[in-house]
Amino acid sequence: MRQLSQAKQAATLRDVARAAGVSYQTVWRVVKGHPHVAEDTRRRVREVLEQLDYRPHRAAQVLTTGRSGMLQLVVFKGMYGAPPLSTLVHAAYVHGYTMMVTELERPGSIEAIRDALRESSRIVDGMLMVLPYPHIPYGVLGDLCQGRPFVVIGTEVGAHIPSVVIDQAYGMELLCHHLLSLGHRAIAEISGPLMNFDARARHEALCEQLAGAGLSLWMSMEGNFDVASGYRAAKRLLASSRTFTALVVGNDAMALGALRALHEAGLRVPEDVSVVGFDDRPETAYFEPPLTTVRQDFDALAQESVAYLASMVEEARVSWEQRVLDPELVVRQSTGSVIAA
Amino acid sequence: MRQLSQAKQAATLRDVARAAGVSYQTVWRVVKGHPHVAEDTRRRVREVLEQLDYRPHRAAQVLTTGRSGMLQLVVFKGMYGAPPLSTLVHAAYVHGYTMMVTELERPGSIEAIRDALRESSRIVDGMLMVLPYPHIPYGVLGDLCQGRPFVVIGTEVGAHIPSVVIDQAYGMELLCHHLLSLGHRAIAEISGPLMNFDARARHEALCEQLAGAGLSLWMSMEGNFDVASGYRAAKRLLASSRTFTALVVGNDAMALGALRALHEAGLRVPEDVSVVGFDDRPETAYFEPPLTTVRQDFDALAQESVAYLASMVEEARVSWEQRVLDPELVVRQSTGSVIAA
DNA sequence: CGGTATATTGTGATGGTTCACAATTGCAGG
DNA sequence: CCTGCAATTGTGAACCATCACAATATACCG
Repeated sequence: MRQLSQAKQAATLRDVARAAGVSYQTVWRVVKGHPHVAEDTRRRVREVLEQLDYRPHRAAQVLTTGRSGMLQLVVFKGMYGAPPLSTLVHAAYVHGYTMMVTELERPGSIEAIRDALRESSRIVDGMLMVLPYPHIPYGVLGDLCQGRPFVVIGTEVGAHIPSVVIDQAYGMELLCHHLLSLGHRAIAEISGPLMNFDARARHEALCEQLAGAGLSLWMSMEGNFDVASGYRAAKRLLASSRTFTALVVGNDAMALGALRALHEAGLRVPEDVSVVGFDDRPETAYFEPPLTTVRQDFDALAQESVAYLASMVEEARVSWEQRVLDPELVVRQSTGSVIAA
Repeated sequence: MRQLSQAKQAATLRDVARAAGVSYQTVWRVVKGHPHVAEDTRRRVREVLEQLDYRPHRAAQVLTTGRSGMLQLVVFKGMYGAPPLSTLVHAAYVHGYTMMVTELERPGSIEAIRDALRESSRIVDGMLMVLPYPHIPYGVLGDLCQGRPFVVIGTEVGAHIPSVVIDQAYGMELLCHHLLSLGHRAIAEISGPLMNFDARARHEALCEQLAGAGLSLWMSMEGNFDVASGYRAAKRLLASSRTFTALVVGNDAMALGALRALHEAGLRVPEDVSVVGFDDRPETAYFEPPLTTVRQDFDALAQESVAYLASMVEEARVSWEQRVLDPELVVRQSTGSVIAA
C-alpha cells in the first residue's frame, strides 16, 4: 500500500487564459480551431494548453450545448436474445458515441426503468433499450423518455415504437422448410421462455409452419435460454418420448445442453435425431456435431439500432418506424434426413 | 413512419419555483428533503414537482458537486481474459455506479487511451481498465488519469499499480498436480497469445511445473483465445504428434475447438487424451465431454475491482495495492488416468 | 413591547464552457 | 489626421444545481 500523487487540480479555460495572458475567449477559439486568432497568440496559447494539459470539462460542455455524445443502454440482467453488450458498445463507438450501460435487475418494472432514466437525466443524448419481455407497455415509454430519442431492440415485430428487430418467424420458416425437406415429421421443441418475444415468435411460427404441413408439435418444453435448462428439458423430453426425429431448440446455448443430454442417452446426432438451434454464436460451429442453426446478425442489429438512434439525435427528427432484419439459415452437421423407419 | 410528440422542454428548479410561487432554494430543499420548509409549502412544491416531472440535470450536478456516479470502463475490442462486460457493469450497479464503457480498437495505443480519457474528462469518478497486454507502461497510467482513481484488471501479478488479478500460476499448479497424479507425462499445450499476461503466466507456470517434475512440454502451439484458433492449433498438433496423453488449453473456448479437432481425428477424450481448459464459463460443463478446467471467479474479480475503485473514489485516499484472487480447479470428465502403454 | 432565538424563505455567487456581441487594435484611403 | 473596415481580442450572460449566507417572518423571553 503506497500513496500516489494527489490529483492536481485540472486546468480550466480561464487558468490557461491567465497563464497565457489572454482572455478565455481567445483560448476557447484556439481550442476549437476557430479563425481570427493571430498566429503567434495561437502558438503561445497552444503551448500553455499543452503544458497545463488542459481538458475540457465534459459536464460543463453538456450543460451549455445540451449534447453529451453519450447513449444509454438499458438492459435487464440475464436476458438473452440481444446482441452481446460489447457489440452494442462497439456500434456506439463506431457512430461516435460512448455507451453508458444500465443493467437493471431481472423483472424489469417500470419503476426501475424510470429511476434509470431519471438517473441519467439530460446527460445522455438518447436511449437504447432491450425490452424482450412485454412488461413495459409501449405507451409509457415515450413518457419515461420525456421526448428524448430512444430505440428499442428485442421487441416484437409490429411494435409501434422506434425499434429494430429480427424477423424470428421468417427464421423459423427457413428452418422448417429445411427439416421438412429432410423428411422430418415428428418434431419436438425446447422453446425459450415464452414470455420472451423472440422465444414466443419462434414457438408460434413453428406451430404455424407445422400446421401448414398438416403436422403438430410432437412435444414442447419451455426452457429459459440457459445451457442448463436445455439439458434439463431434453432429459424430460427423452423420459417421455423418444420417437421424435428432430428437435428444435430455442437458442444455441440450450441446444448445447440438449446435445449433451442426447449423447448421455446414447442417441446419435443427426443419425437418431436432428437438432437445430438459434443464434449462431461463434462456438456453435464447434459443437459436437457442429450445429445447424438460424443466424441472428447481431452486428447488423447493433449497427442498425445505433445508426437509427444517432439519426434521431442528430437530425432532431422525432419519428418512428420499425426496421426488420432477416435471419439466415446456417446448415451444419446436426441435421440429416430421416432414415426410413 | 410517424411523428412523435416533440420533446417538451424539461423543467428546471427555477421553473418549478416560478410555478409554485417560491424561490428555487425552497424547491431545492424540498427535493433534497432538507428541513426548514413549512409543511404546506412542501406539499405544494411536491405537487408542482410531480406535475412538471422535474428531474435534476445531471450535468449541472456534476459541475457543482464534482461527482457523477459514473465509472469508466476501458477495454480493447476482442480481448479476453477479463470478466464479461455485463459482469463488470453489474458490479458497478451494485456499488451504486453507472458504467460508461469505452471499447477501443484492438492494438491499444497510449494515444487511444489518452483520447478515451480526455473524452470523459471529469465526468467520471474513476476508471477501470482492462489491460491484459503490456502495451502500456505502468508509469504513464497515472499521468493519463491525471491523478483520478483507477484500477487495472487483467494485468500481471506483481504489477505496481492499483489492480486486481487472478493468480494464474497457482491455477496452473493445481492443474499440473491433477494431471501428474493421473499419470500424465506427455503433456502438450495450446496456449493463448503469449503477449497476453494471463496466457503467458499460464504458459510459464506450466513449463515450470513440468520442469519441477523432471519433464518438459511435449509440444506447444500458440492460439489467440478464439474457438477457431483452438481448432486449428489442435489440428496442427495432431499432424505432428499423437503421442501426448494430455492437452492443456489456454481457455475454454479454444478447448472446445480442440475437442472438435480431436473428435474429428477419431481420438476419444479422456480415454486417448485428457483435455483441460481455463475459465469455466457456464457452457463448459456441457461440452463433450464436460471439461475439466480452472475456474476464474469473474464475479469476484468484478466485485473486488469495483469495490476497490469505489473506495478510492469515496475515501479520496489515493493509494495502491494489488489484490490477488485464487482460481479453483474444477474436475469434470475430460481428464482421466493414463492407461499403461 | 423591545429584543433575541428559531423557523422559514430568498439572494448571490460558483462551477466551466459556450455564444452573441462589444471593444480594441492595425492599417489603408481620403 | 480622421473615417472606415477588417482582424483580433475581450466582456457578459446563459446553462442549472449547489451552497453559503442574508433576509424575512414567527415565536418566545423578560
